[in-house]
Amino acid sequence: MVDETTYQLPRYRELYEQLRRHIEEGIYGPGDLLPSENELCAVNQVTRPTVRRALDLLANEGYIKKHQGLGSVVQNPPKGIGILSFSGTTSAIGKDNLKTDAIVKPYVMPWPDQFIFDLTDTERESGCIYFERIRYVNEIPVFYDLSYLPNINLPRFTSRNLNNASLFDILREHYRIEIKGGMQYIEAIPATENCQKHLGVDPEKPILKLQRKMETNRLDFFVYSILYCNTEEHSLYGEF
Amino acid sequence: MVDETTYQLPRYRELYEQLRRHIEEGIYGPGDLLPSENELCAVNQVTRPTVRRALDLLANEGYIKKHQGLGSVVQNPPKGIGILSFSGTTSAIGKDNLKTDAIVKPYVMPWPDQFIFDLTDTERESGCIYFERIRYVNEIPVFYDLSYLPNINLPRFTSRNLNNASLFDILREHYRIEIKGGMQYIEAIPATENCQKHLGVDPEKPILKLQRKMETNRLDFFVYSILYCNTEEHSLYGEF
DNA sequence: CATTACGACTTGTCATTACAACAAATTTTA
DNA sequence: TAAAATTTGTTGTAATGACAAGTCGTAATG
Repeated sequence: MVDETTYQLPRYRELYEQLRRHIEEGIYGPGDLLPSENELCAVNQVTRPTVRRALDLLANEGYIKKHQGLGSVVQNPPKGIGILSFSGTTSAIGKDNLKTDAIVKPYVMPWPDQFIFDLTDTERESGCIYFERIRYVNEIPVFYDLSYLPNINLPRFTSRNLNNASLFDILREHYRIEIKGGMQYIEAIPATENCQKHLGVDPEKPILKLQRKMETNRLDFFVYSILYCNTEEHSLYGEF
Repeated sequence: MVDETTYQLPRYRELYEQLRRHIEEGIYGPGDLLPSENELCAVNQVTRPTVRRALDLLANEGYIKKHQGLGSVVQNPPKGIGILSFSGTTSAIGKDNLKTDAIVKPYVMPWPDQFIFDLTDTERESGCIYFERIRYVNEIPVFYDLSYLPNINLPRFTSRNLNNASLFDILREHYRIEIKGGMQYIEAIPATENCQKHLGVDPEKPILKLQRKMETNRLDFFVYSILYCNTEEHSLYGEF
């Protein structure tokens, strides 16, 4: 069986990707007005609802602000790491500055006791694939990431190389699993022993802890992760 | 001039509020399917685009999950405080459990040096209205909130009573200012002196710091706030 | 009995049209 | 000259119609 990664993206998604690229490449700079919705319709041969869906995506991620009667204004790129939006950590920082190190390779184990999220019987019975990664921003360890996947229909996953590869990309390309969204709990905690070791911080150093449950296009297939962030140099940002 | 607070909510917003009430009142319980989009169209005398906008709002706030081919499934209410979504802190917890204490009453002062957000010349020149509040959840102080409003066109604001009143409600009812969205930076820090005093925590206790810039329906009018959260008992949650 | 195929129903995408609400520039008016 | 009204262009809301894609139960099939 071939990978067959030629998904047909919806048109509003294509337009979104195109506009996002244009903004990131500086073709539209901060403060600029995007072409009006009607212009975008004419240029791209689509109708306004399609254009508006694309613009809504851009607005939700903070690339633009829409103003009735005025237009869509391109925003300044934010200073922090946009890990709170649906796109993965990788795209939030830019691949150049991000290195990933799989310090614990994926292996199958039972789910932890007192797992914060509720598990279905199917998930509980099949156990989980577990691995740990550290993510470096500009050579400095910022994220310490524990991942939990249900051990269902993921052939050869435990032998894959996760270094410098986005987990989301692997799931999409090899297993046709797309992350659609999710929810997360956020709290501030003192650095645990592992945090001290892997993030190189002192005990009692405040650490941001994110516990996430992500949905996929497979019904009843969720990806879980616990993220410890050292926010001293890089704060996180999000839209709301 | 009279207050004239009779806004005409758009129909998708009305439908959203209605469905949200139904979910919160338990008319639709976790795991239940909402009526199909076509049914909602027929019952409420609107068309599918309108219904879908309402459902999208519910989905973005985690009340439902939509599944193609299946329907809209009502979700379990999350355990944390949903402060990361666009609805204000008040509605995120439920007014019964939330008490607000204005420990520093609003007064006019110049903007702080090194304010984290960029200010326009107009904002900078007119100074800011500043006040501090503590928010209690179940009688325990959880939020320590510093607010900054530009001192533009807000008559009598400094003499208003902010105790047990939502800032957003006051802005909407008396000044016709609606919060439309915003962005925030999140980091974990050791408890500052004021945090220790007002949140009743030890030094070096990890505290969640949120710095927020909120947009309104007034072009170029923003509301700023710095929120310190003790997440030991109540972690924050959000959708993404 | 197990498997497959089909149909009914659901949400997802997209084109089309119309009008309302708002911002900014222009023109008119005082 | 300055203020008010108008015009133009923009995004916001909404109705309508059509088809694609996914889920699930049921009937046909082997």
